[in-house]
Amino acid sequence: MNNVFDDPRITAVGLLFEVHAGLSARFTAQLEEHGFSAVEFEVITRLARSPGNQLRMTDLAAQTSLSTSGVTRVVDRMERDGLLTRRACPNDRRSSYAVVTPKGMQQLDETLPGHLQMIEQWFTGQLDPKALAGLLDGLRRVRDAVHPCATAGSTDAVPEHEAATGS
Amino acid sequence: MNNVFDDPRITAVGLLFEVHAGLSARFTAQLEEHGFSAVEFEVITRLARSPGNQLRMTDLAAQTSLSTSGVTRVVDRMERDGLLTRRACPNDRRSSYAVVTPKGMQQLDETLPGHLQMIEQWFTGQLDPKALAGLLDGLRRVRDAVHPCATAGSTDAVPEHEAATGS
DNA sequence: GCCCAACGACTGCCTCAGCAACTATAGCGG
DNA sequence: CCGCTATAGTTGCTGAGGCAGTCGTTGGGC
Repeated sequence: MNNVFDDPRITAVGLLFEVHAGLSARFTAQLEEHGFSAVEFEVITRLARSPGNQLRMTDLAAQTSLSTSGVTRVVDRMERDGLLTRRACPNDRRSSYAVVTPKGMQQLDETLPGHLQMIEQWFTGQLDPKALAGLLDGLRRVRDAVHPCATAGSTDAVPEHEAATGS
Repeated sequence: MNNVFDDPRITAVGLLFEVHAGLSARFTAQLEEHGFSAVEFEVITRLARSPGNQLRMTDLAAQTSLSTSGVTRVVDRMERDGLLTRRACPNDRRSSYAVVTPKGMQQLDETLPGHLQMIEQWFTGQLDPKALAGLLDGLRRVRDAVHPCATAGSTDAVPEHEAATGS
């Protein structure tokens, strides 16, 4: 196997992708204990951190990994489950808001502490503060380079510039 | 927004996931120029680095992000496209090997240089060697913790213990 | 005020992938 | 040798999500 597949660049991406996959799996398991899929958690997180716990469908799509049609369907499901509601936009009748319901907020509140604990247990807690800071700094630099137009704006959201993918 | 969503743990995962998403998007774009989907590239890479350019279906599933039925269908498609062939296992008639065809090897060879270049451009090349080493070291420690039973074995594959996810 | 291009949301159709059920084979116990 | 269980691979069914097309709405040009 003394070939191209041992290239350090390959192992580097391999490492990054393995970490992502591993963390995703852990998080997904914990989220589903609380009735969320990964996408649903990302959606409700994005909404909950926005002013009024709401976002227009398009802005929600821009902030998540979904297309607008994907957002339509996720919101469909979550509305059916009572976690979200659609609300007409008063000054643009084309738009509609997705709003987190009290039930949605409650379910999110029940989920978050455990989620933070999972992050601590499997990710941030694995490294001493100095190493973690270095890791995050490296990631930040790669992120800035690869930036897929992150933190896409909404009407007036994105109060801070450090975007954080919920799940 | 002075709430839980500014927790440094949240921003840490957010960063990691954003980097993954960004790199995935770049890689996918380049791979599709050469006729590969991300999964197909992962599959053919895993095969090409294995002895005889082949693996049993089950072992292939273990090394990728796919279930066995998923592997069946990807191999179906790639066989239809002439990149892979199925070969019966001589000493176990339940098993079959997926083997890379010459056409598959050629297409892979045409793809790899550009792929390595993409990695360099968007990931490893963004950091000076010292910072990169630190980043990889941190990732490695998290990987070891979260280890989703990585580097699952095949008949006699996995000659080195540093697993590298292809795409 | 009218027209038309742009935009927001939704729907039809498609592909992909997982789960569970099924078939064929292997290997073990008696 | 017979049967029983485990394993390898495939297939039916399902849900998720993207693309492209549609419909209603908006806003700018005139």
